[in-house]
Amino acid sequence: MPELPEVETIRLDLQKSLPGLHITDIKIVDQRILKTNAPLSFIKQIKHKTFDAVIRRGKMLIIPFKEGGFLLVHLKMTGQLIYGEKLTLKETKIVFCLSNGKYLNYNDQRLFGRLSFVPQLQEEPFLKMIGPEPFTDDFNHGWLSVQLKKRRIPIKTLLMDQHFIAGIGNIYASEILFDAKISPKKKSDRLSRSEINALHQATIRVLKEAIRFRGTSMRNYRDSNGEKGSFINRIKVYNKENKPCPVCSFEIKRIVQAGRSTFYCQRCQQIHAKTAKYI
DNA sequence: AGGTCGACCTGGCAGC
DNA sequence: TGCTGCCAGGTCGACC
Repeated sequence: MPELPEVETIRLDLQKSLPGLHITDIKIVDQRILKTNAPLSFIKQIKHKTFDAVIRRGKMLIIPFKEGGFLLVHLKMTGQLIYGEKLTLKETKIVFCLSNGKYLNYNDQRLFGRLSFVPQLQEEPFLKMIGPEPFTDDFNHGWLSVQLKKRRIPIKTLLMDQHFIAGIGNIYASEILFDAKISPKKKSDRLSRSEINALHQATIRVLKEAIRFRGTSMRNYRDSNGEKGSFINRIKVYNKENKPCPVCSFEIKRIVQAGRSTFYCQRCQQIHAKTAKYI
């Protein structure tokens, strides 16, 4: 569930706490969380190292060390990175003991998430393939027009493709398309100029608003303080099957695309809607 | 080559 | 009550 806004919320908080602290000890409760490193090697490589910053790329957190190398954290579905007092839960898989007496816990109910230490970032496959960040100049109307024309898959499926654009998952893909008044079923190469414009604006608007409200907590997402995000109260269509559309009161529909639930308003997001309303 | 789908996991919940 | 089986969704790799 953590998508760009949730990971960015965690990043902003950890950026205030972690830099300057060093790791005094590490406890690996479940080694399946380690992606490419053997447990002993992982511990040896990062013990006594000092956090330098907290960076985000798409849904991945990148934590460089002053002494060199990087801790990569991908929360996938149920991962949590909790900073604070010692609080070990059943879901706690890795514990970092810090030089100020506090702890950084990696929790993960479903064990989908992955941590790894890498000496450098250049060869990291995920970072090599990932598309542009939605808040950078690389993501602009011209680029979007060209890229959309290359693809024929439904726009909802494309929005979730990390090769295409970084950070959008199932929740925000539905919310962005609702905001842009575009049918999730519309093929990427069939979007009109005004729809591309609406999509560009909606992507930035929805993601920024979600960060402002500290993300969306459906089930498992928590920020680095263990708190839920409040954007759930501003969600318009996701997980709202059979509920009235907040704009037109028409029933919100759920369909499955590429094996994932999509939620949309059939009236506001008609395929042939000529005019998209943007604010 | 482009697109789709199952595997990886666990817990919550509906249905019987 | 308690069991079974489905569902949640990010990413990778297998398959069509």
